Amino acid sequence: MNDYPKRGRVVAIEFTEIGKLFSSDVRDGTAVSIRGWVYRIRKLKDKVFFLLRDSSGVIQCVVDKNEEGIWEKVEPLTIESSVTVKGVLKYDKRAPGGREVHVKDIMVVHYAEPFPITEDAVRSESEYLLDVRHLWIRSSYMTSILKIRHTVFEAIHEYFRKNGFYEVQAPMFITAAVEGGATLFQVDYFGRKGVYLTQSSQFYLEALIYALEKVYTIAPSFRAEKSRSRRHLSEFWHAEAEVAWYSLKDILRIEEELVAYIIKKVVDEREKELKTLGRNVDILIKESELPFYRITYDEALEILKRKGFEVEWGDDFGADEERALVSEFDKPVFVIGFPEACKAFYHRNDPERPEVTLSADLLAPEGYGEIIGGGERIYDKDELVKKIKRFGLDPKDYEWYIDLRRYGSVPHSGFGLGVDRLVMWICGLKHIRDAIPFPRDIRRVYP
RNA sequence: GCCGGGGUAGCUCAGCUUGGUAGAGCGCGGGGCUGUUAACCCCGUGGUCGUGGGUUCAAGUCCCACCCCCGGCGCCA
Repeated sequence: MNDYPKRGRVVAIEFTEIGKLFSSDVRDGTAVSIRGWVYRIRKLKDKVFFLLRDSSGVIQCVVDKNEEGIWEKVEPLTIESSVTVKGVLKYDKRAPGGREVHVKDIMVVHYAEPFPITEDAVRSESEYLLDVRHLWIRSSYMTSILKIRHTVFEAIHEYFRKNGFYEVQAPMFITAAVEGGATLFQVDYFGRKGVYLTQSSQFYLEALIYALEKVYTIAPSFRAEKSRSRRHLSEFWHAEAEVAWYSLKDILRIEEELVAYIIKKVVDEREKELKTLGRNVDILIKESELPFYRITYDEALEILKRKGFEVEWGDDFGADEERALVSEFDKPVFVIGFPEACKAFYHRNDPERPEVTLSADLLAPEGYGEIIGGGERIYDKDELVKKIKRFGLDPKDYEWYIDLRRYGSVPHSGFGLGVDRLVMWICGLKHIRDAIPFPRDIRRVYP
């Protein structure tokens, strides 16, 4: 059936990336070898047109019935069959993209079974695409997102490394909560109770600053929130940083520089992919100009009251409030100084105004929501223990974390960036599930 | 967890109000077509109508229970 050799070595032929066939120095009439997957086929009486896709692009291939030994192989081709093609590149206005390959030889590596994803499923943005996610990731839509995501991760590493941060790794198996017990995934750790998947690497980063001062990590975080929103995953990628000696003000500068750096790199290197996704690049550029806006929690309350919301001091913002607030700004906005009860216990209270914390959330524009949470951490042992108790938690669960405040404790600050949410915003996606190849949420752990 | 929507062919959906032998498009198979662009034209293929029970001469359609999925809220990054 297939004429790819089952035994022996793959013949060493140089293959050209399909994307490169569209560059200006590839002349009409050039002999080319390409390989990839059949993307579309149109069979006529005397000709077969098929679009061939590889990771770099798509080009039309043409087979004439007169081509002996080729026609018989091409006629039974199916969508997603894998082939290698030798042919001649021709400029032709009739071809998509203005160029095509006239096939002189073809080897079918695998005749694909009928591909289950149809145009109907694509256009309806069907749930089915999540069931066959292992196949749907081949689409130009998912491929564009994955390339942008790749560049986002690259930019994060670049920014931190250029700015003197050490990359570190924290464990995924942990024994204590960061936020609260209800959102932990319990695991069977050799039959031992009280072992969970991590919700955040923050506490470990706080330990590591005493060795390396400026640290960051990119790692998954796991949260068992029974959330049904378009902005939540139960397994998400978290870029976290922690810096010794830094104040809230210092860490906000890092946060906005990081976000702006990532967007600039994506705009510079992934314009084609952004356009495939229909993302307005000019808006993105405008949205990433520094500095970002900074408002206090109190100012945010004023804005909301002016817009007719019934909010009282001490309330956290709901989705409606957050949307209304963000709509006032054309760039990301930091909301600084949340009341103590709105934030986790480890946030340091403002010594000059103890009812608020030295914390800040970064809200993305266009309703993409909170992408960063961070601030100063409590570095005094007694202050920390008191606050743990005030929050109804047991200091015994946080022994090693409290221990950090016993040996040369210093002021420090840090933050956590939701990478998938950032990708969602940059790509302009409707759902966070599309920001990651294999999403995990309350309902889905397959494929 | 709460509120709303949904489950019918491999995929996308109509049919349900007003019960009477299950439909379309896409896909797939066959045929046609002198360059196709989500190709097009003709023919064919394809179903425990989410599960269980009830009403009825008769249930995809009406009633009850349950399961699963989607969206919004809450929660967060």
